[in-house]
Amino acid sequence: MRSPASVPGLRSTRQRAAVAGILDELDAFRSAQQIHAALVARGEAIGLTTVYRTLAALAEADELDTLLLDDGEAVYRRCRGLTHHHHLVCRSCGATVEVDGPTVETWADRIAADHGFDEVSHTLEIFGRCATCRST
Amino acid sequence: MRSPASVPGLRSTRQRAAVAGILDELDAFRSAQQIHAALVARGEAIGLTTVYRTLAALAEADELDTLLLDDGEAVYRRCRGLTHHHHLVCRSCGATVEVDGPTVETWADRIAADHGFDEVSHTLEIFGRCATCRST
DNA sequence: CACGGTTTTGACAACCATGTTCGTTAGTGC
DNA sequence: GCACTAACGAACATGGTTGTCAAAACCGTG
Ligand SMILES: [Zn+2]
Ligand SMILES: [Zn+2]
Ligand SMILES: [Zn+2]
Ligand SMILES: [Zn+2]
Repeated sequence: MRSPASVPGLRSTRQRAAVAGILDELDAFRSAQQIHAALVARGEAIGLTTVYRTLAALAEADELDTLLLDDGEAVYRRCRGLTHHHHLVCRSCGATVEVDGPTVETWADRIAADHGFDEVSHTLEIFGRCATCRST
Repeated sequence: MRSPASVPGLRSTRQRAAVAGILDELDAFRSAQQIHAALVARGEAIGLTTVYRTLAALAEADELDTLLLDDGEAVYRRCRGLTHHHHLVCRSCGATVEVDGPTVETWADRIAADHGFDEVSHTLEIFGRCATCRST
């Protein structure tokens, strides 16, 4: 469990602590709406707008990993790994495993260089159905 | 240049021919709105809804590759390669190179299997700035 | 504590890509 | 041609996300 996110330039408020707190308890990628609903269900008084803003700020500060689902919905997760990595995500429950693919990194950069591209980045995510969801 | 897409079960209309036609001329990924605007500018009478429907149908029939941008917008391209492949895409002009990464494919499947996941799929795209855009 | 300036909040409305409706248009097979 | 039916498209609905802005909370400072 990582210490609560304290992004420089941002005050520490009850709402931001609540969002950071629930993110630390979650292992799966969750959408802003899901996080908001979970907080409200827990009795927290917090607006949806604030959740969106807080998530955006945390993602901006690299405290969160963001994933864009096929339907265009953004989901967030506080990853344990601090360096660049990728994800193996369960399509039905969102459970996530952080994975490393060292060879992919160099491969992608070389492909890009070979074709005269610079300022290279890449996205790589693996989706599937986890063992738990399969046996249900 | 591939022959015009004739998906079984779909009638051949002027509008679908127009969409298929412009896709054959384009090398870059383009959004539904961009394609619609281009057709209108060219003098074609076609509704935005029809463009959306046609693109969805073509993508469904694997005639098109779909890419989801960071901002949630979907872009389409008729790829020459018929088998599974990935893309090196210019962020500013959309110019695209189709790339193969055989080792990535097996790596992704093995990672998933190692963690007990099945029904595995993956997304992998490389983004950068092409030589043309850099020298501008 | 009272005060003033700044940040944060949140109800609400605006956005924007996409989906749906439904009356009209136009392929297709005969 | 004709009838049948898929396809069109303008208008409308949707849903996630972002912008607005007045009110509330925060933070020194006197
Ligand atoms: Zn699962
Ligand atoms: Zn990587
Ligand atoms: Zn370019
Ligand atoms: Zn692949």
